[in-house]
Amino acid sequence: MARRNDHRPEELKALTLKLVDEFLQNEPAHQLSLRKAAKLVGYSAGTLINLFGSYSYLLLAVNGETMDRLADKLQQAIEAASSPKQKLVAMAHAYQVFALTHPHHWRLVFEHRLAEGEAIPEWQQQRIDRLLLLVAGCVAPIYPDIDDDTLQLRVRTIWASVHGIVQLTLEDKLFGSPGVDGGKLIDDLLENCLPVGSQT
Amino acid sequence: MARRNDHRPEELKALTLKLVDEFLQNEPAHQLSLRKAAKLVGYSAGTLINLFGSYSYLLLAVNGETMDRLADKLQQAIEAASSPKQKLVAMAHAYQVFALTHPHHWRLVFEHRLAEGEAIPEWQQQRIDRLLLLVAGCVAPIYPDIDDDTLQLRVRTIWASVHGIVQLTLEDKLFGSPGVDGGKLIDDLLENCLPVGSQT
DNA sequence: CGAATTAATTGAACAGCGTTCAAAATAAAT
DNA sequence: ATTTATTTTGAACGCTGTTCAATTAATTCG
Repeated sequence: MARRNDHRPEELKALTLKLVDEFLQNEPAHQLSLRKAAKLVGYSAGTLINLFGSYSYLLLAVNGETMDRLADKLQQAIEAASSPKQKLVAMAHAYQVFALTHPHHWRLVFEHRLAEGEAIPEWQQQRIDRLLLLVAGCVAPIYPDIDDDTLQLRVRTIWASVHGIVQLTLEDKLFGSPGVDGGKLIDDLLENCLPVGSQT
Repeated sequence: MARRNDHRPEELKALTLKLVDEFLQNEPAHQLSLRKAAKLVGYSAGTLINLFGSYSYLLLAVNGETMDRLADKLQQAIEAASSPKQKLVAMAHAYQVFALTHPHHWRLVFEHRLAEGEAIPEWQQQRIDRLLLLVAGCVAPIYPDIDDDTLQLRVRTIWASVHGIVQLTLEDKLFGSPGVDGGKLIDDLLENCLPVGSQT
């Protein structure tokens, strides 16, 4: 059952994702290419296309791994904190730490777009939903009395705000003074945005 | 003084930017290329490189125009509103309308990055500062008593939050249900994030 | 005006890109 | 061992941004 380099298809897929992940730890995604990825794993470009469908889908798979690791980090942050508000703050900070620690991974998640014809796989949407569920789990106890629609709105408001802070901090494009501490922005947001400030 | 197509260098530059702008009204930036832009304007690829320095700098010039138009829109929104808080809300909504109306322009501004060696021209930083100044002008009267450092922090917190809402709304990547009304998110943010709620 | 000079423009060439596909190589089944 | 099925490759295609010598056009000067 052994193939050319002792790699069954699923192993080869996992190996590729692992090597690409390592690549992104050092270099931005736009410096990667299908051919470079192929060279990394020791196969030809066509093999990777057969495996993933296209270079675009390969990147999508990388993003899937990234989101899994991100969600794990967020979950850890949640579990380490005690009160709902502390959980939310910890989660936001973990989100930012992740973006700053893995900027190339993080940017790829938000900049990569599928072509017109390509459909979004269901597993990708499931990962997005998992993230929103984590946020909702923190936000809901803070607003025990609001209805579900308002809660969903509030969840998205809060998380999109955190996301914006993280992004603009990472790029420091929109900030004249470089090196702005995004942690302060997050604290400022969460301290003043949440009407319920009883639990610190 | 007339050149090949009656275009002096500055005219040709302006014409190129105009045609690229029109292109982005219909198609995303990643479908543009230096050669396509050259064909649009009726010159060769090399001419555009001589004009702008590189394709990357051409895109940067396009982003400059975009930010000028964006700042104009925001300024109009500010002037149309009366109270400081109304100005801020109007500005945020104008920001979102702009992003939804010119998604390809908007994305290009935030996704385009210069290569390692390329330096950010000063005029680009000036445009960024202009945007932040507009926000600061709205936010400052809302918090008349805070010191300048805290104000600068608050300005960035607010605007980064608005930016995040606009981005995630535009991508609707992070929102399970597509077509989420970003306007509601903005209102939710600004109504609950601003401690001073006297002026509606 | 005509010749010399300067500036603008081009088109071919280069290395790289994602993708396709017939051919070659390998593994599995008969 | 031979056939069948699968995996892998490498050349080819049309595209990309960029460089640069050759060409064309505009300006300057005699």
